[in-house]
Amino acid sequence: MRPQKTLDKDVLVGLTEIFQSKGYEAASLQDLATATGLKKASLYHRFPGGKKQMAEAVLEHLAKWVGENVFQVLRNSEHSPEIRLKNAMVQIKVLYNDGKNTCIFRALSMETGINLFRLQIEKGMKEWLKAFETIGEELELDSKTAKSYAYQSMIDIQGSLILTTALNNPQIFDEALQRITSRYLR
Amino acid sequence: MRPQKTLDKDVLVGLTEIFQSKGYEAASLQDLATATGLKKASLYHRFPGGKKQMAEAVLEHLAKWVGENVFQVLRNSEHSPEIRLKNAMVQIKVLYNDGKNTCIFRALSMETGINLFRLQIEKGMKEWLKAFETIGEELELDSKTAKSYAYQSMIDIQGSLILTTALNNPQIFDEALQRITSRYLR
DNA sequence: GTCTATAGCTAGATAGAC
DNA sequence: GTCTATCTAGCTATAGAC
Repeated sequence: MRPQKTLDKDVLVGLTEIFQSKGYEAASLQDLATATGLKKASLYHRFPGGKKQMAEAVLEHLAKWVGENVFQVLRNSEHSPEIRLKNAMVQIKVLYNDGKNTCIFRALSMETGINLFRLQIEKGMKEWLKAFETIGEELELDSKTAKSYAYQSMIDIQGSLILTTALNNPQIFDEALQRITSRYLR
Repeated sequence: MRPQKTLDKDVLVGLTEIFQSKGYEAASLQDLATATGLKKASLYHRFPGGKKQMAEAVLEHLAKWVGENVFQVLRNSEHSPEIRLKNAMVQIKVLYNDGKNTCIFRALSMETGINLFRLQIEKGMKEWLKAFETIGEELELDSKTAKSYAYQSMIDIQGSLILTTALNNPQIFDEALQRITSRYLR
């Protein structure tokens, strides 16, 4: 059937890299082919829906990674909420490569992207908010505060990623993650 | 010499609209022509440096607007620092159209844009930080706190603009501006 | 200073050999 | 399943009439 399941993952990694760094419209099929090591026609064989389907696959792939490596960590009942929060922060650092990667929601939410992927982006963002809200409640915050902290956490992540890029200073991202943790644990 | 100085501003408004919403690479000359009401060749007459020069003009135009309508307001010695901060926040709401516009730094800081405009973006971001830092000091914050609040303010603005787009909810931007003000004035 | 027309190239996408 | 070759449409940019 499919001779190389391993390659499937490598292809997704290449696609992710391009869409994350360039956004949707600016990512050319040539860029995507080079990054994956496949020729354009081969990409179309795997993704008959073209560039749009490739971006959707990237969104799914990252949603799966975040589900397993962030949300799952936040829910892991073997540890206290404090430990779970800290562990999740480590994973978030990995996800964004210490602040050197941009968020896929940001990359795909310029004009054309937001029109194509509005539902996925909105759904994904709400899952992040819900995950932070839940850990907040488990840390004994009242529900209004838990909601507010969840929004502030996502704003800190997204905003610090922008500043990190603009000022070429990953320390900003690091400090933002620290601030999020401190807010919950003080 | 130049028969229509008024039009110059309209052209900049059109260019700004496109680069803000689509970013650099995804903004086509056709988009820019349509938005300005000029034909492509006419745009090249005004901007012999092509698309790059058009984006630079947008960055300068917005830097000028921000200088006059945000930074100047923050420095206006006729009012108390508290009033100046509140007035500046109103202007920031105007700049980002109540959260419905994206920031030009964000729009131009994806892959190709950041390579072309790194200096302008970094300079602009530092000016914003400096302006917030100064008003913080005038509000009697110690210099370390003033610096920290400046970063948090910019992170709140940038992050809340991302969430506002992703969730299609301008209230998030409004609340972020409110949070910035409250942090300084509590 | 603005336009029409067009050059030269790259875009996304497809056909068909292997 | 991957490739070379190719289609059409769109891209940035320029030439030259008015």
